[in-house]
Amino acid sequence: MSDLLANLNPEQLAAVTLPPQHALILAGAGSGKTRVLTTRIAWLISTGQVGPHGVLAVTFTNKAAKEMLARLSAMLPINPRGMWIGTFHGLCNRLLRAHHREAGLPATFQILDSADQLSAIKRLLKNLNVDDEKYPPRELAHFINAHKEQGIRAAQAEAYDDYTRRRVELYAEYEAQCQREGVADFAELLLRTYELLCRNEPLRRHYQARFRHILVDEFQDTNVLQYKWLKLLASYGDPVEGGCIFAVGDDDQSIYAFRGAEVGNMRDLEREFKIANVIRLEQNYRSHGNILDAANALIKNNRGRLGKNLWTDAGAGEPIRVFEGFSDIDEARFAVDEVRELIRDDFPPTQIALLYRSNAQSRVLEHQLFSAGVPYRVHGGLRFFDRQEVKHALAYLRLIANPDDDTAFARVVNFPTRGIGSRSVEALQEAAHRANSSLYNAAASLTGKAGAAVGQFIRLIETLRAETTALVLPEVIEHLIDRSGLRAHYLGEKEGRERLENLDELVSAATAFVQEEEGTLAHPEESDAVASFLAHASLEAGEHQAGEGQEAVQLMTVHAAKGLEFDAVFITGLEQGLFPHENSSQERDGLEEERRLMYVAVTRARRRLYLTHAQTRMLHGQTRYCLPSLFLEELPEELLRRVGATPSFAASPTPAYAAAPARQREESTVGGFRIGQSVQHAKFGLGVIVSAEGGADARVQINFGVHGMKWLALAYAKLTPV
DNA sequence: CGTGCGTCGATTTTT
DNA sequence: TCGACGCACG
Repeated sequence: MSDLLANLNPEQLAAVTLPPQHALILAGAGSGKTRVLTTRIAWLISTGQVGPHGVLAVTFTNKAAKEMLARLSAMLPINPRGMWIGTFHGLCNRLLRAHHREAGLPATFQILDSADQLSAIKRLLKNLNVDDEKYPPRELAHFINAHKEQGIRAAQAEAYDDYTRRRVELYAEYEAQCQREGVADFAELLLRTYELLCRNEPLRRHYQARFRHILVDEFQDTNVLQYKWLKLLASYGDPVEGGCIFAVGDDDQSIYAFRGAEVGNMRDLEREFKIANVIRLEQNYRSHGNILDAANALIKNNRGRLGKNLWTDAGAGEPIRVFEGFSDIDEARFAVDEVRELIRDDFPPTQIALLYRSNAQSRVLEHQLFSAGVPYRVHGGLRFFDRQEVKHALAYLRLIANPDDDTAFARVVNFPTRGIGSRSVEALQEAAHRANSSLYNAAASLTGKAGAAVGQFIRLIETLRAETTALVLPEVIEHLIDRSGLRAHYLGEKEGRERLENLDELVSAATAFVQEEEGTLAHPEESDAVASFLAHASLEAGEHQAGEGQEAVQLMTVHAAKGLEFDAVFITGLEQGLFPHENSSQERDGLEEERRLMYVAVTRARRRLYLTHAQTRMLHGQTRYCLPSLFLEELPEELLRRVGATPSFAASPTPAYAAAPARQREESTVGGFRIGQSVQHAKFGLGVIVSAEGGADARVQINFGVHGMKWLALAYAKLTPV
């Protein structure tokens, strides 16, 4: 046990060895957060304060849960499987499988991922003859999810206008449809579990008594419902004594408000659970001093922080390099030149990251990397279980397990094509709607040619079910792929080879899954291999790309970089309107969230940090003239070193401008102003003309940086050329 | 039923 | 500019 606590700094040690009480740990970037979390669990168990049985550890991603489990296995001699460690959704799934009857769900309920949910909503709107122009399915999905994430059912939803009243009705219809089909979307997993525990006192008491220690990772990312869920399990406001909450988080790294995260939960936790001393982990083991100084200086501009200052004993290190390019291409070229230099200097390519605010920015970078022959890997994009061929195969599996799963039915009823067109499907949907039954059950009532074709499909499914009852999961999937016609279909497709490989990969994934399950036979409630594999597929979307590019430079959004670290980091596109993004100015505390995002980006770097921006950028097919990001100005100049040439538009027409086609130059001169020119405005200050319209009421669009983008009429606006 | 063209729109994303 | 999606045609 002394090993366990060795090499912990005083704050880490204090956090790990806290007596049983509610705790909030403010863990800065690179401060050993995961180590504290796992060591805390190991310490609690090895000192006999709690058995593995009494531990509940919650994370947001499967990756984080796996990492925790792996570290615990290394620390403890016991099998950490006895503990409940997982994502909110994974743990809720586990609870709902175990108590599906009490929760009002079929034993084999399916989980709808976002795409499934969207198609379920589209189907619903069609059935109810709702105009999907007026009620866009995406918007409706967001409306429903946002309510569920606040813990609000359709029956409790408030509506003060007709439009919202209708959306609440549709929310109720959606709930009914899901119930009928025996499916649950992501938010439903949480809400259903929450309601189950609220309603069912014996069950609630059971779990409250069981989980003596509830540990939460990335607490700043919790939404309203997740916090309610935690409070319920910890017996907040209950007369009974509940377990202790040990929440670890960093308000400065809260970057998911757009998907419902409530940073305010941290303060609420502190207040409601009467946490007297919040422990701060401020010693950083990742970055050199200059990088941390820059991060600290930046984040100081945010208000209402819990407060924290990162420090290191690693020394100041190199200055932060700042580069200004003429154009996005110029910027990318610089970054790639530097990347090659770094690789020559023995930086491993995987330790070099190119970060950007939005995915569209990766194109220029990729182009330059490709031209230079530098291997790279782009994070994000399609994940394994999101691939259409995989979803098709799983839809067959779902239909066999649960014929009422209309989402799965609609997906494969005519894939591969078997003569069941949209007209037949519509007829079937209508019949099902009339009979208030599933598509599968309504199939028998269809007559004529359509009826015959659909009947044949039903028989195919019945046959598949009969043929696979005696098989183990991987064999079942293999069989389905062959006999459903999927394999034949992709064999005949020119782009089909990769898809076939993915189908084979799916069989392998099932094999691995079954083996894994066998090691953990402790869960009889998960003994249905098909159901648990399907849940696994929905809850864990899998890797973006399989093991590709071992020696590749890493490209990703700043969001995707959270939690990662690299020797060298490039933060690109540091321009007003891009980073901070212009849309953020419309959002409540939008700029502060952008600043936290920048803070996350900066703190990814260990040794070297580049901040780059461009004067012009191709955006939506148009050249945009950009001002440097406000965030660059917020960094102390003494930490920075400007590298490369820094030309200015104000001085003279820049090469980028001069290189623009003559037509564009002519068009862009309006009332003595031209695009790219810097101007001064009495109220908005310094700006750059981004575009212009001539004619009688000539006006120009000006990027005023912090003050945003404005269209100003030349007849009225007082603009001074700079 | 599949293909081709035109329109529209365009942060960030995990489960 | 690029892509995704919806509708018209063969």
